[in-house]
Amino acid sequence: MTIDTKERLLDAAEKLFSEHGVPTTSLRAITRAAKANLAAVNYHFGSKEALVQSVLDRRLRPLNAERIHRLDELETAHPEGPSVEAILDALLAPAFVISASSHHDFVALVTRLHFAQDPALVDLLLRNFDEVQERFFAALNRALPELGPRQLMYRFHFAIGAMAMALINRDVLPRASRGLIEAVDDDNLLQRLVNFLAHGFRAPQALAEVDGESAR
Amino acid sequence: MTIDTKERLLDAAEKLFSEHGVPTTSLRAITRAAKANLAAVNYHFGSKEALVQSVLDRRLRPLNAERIHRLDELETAHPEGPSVEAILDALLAPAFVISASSHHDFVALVTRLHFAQDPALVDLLLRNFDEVQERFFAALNRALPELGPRQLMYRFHFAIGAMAMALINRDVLPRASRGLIEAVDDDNLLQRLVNFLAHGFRAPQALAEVDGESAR
DNA sequence: CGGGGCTGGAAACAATCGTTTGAAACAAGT
DNA sequence: ACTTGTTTCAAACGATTGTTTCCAGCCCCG
Repeated sequence: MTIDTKERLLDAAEKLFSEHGVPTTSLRAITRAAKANLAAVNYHFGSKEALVQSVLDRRLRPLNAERIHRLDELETAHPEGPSVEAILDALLAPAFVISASSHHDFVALVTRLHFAQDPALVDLLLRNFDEVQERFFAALNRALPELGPRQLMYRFHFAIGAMAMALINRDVLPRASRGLIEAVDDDNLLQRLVNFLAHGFRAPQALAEVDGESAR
Repeated sequence: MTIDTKERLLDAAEKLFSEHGVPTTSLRAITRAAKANLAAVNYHFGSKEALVQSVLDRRLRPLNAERIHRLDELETAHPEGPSVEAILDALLAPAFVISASSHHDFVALVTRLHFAQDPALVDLLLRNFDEVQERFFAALNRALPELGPRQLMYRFHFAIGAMAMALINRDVLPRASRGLIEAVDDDNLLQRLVNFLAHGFRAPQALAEVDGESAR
């Protein structure tokens, strides 16, 4: 083993967390998989929760950096404001790239954490996502000024939910579609999703919605 | 306590499961909340997993029955085939009705289970959803024949994801929107979601998608 | 050569988990 | 009133959890 224990622990934890969930994977399973001692986790990270944070940080930081980088490039290339499709692609594509790489476990982990019950985990996730959300929300607001911030915020979260589902579709779709979709091509899936969401974002406001929007 | 122990256990379990997650809530916490003895769960249900199944069945059965009932009425009222909006409303509205009722906890529980890691739980959920999916998939396929079954299946799952996110928005949105959305009006939320999704479903296929669709 | 700081390892810590046991308490039927 | 079947109870089961302790090994610097 040329890599050191700390990284082996992170790799094993990432794998096991995403396969079986955070609360149900024991430190013993992690250290066994990492060929390390049981005490190694508490020695290197301090606690199990700190290990979870490290696992997330390691990949979430470059992922979100890539998202913002793509948006930056987009906005300098189109000073008048990029299209909805381009913005969504900048937001979603980096996640699909990671998903297609060997760390496809990790995306499932983060996706599930979006819906986790533990407030500490959700907060950790949201804190990591704050800057990304602000930037992309502003970009979408510029591309769709007729919607208003509240309507846009709702649709933004619908989109996050659809993305989350798409990212674990690889696991669920073959079973849920009863064989209609046997293998998922990531590039194709991303384009389908972006296309679907872009048309949702551009939907004109229904009557009942406008009421809710103007109220207050 | 006029209601019997079995129901008190179901109520307490539903509440605690959705607040803290299935694996992290102990039988001791459940029986304590239900003012029952620790052994009561294993006596009435046999095991913890059987308790989970009972908790889900109790509300999932009438929920899905209502969905199918609405679709039935819709299809007899519009023999030529109901609109995409109407179909989506029949699928989503019952979930929002339950969410608006006192059983909001339960919806959050099911939503999170959609993304659970435990294959047994996911399978239990999908088994409960099979008939609903088949009926609504067929209805949508009739309303959008130009899409083809594969494209429709993808979009169907995107929609499920967006619905899942919308259903737990009540918990997450105030925090995630940084105060922009302080309280969520369920009726309004449902209409926003249906409108968003309907336009997504009607999106024309992008070039890259058609390739993937025609291939094979 | 020899100590001091970092890393690894075996064992034990207290706490909690789901489940089981055996007897007490209750209800209802004959 | 006595028996039968169902429900509740306190207590304990073995297993597993996250964490801590203590010691052996290591490398590096003095």
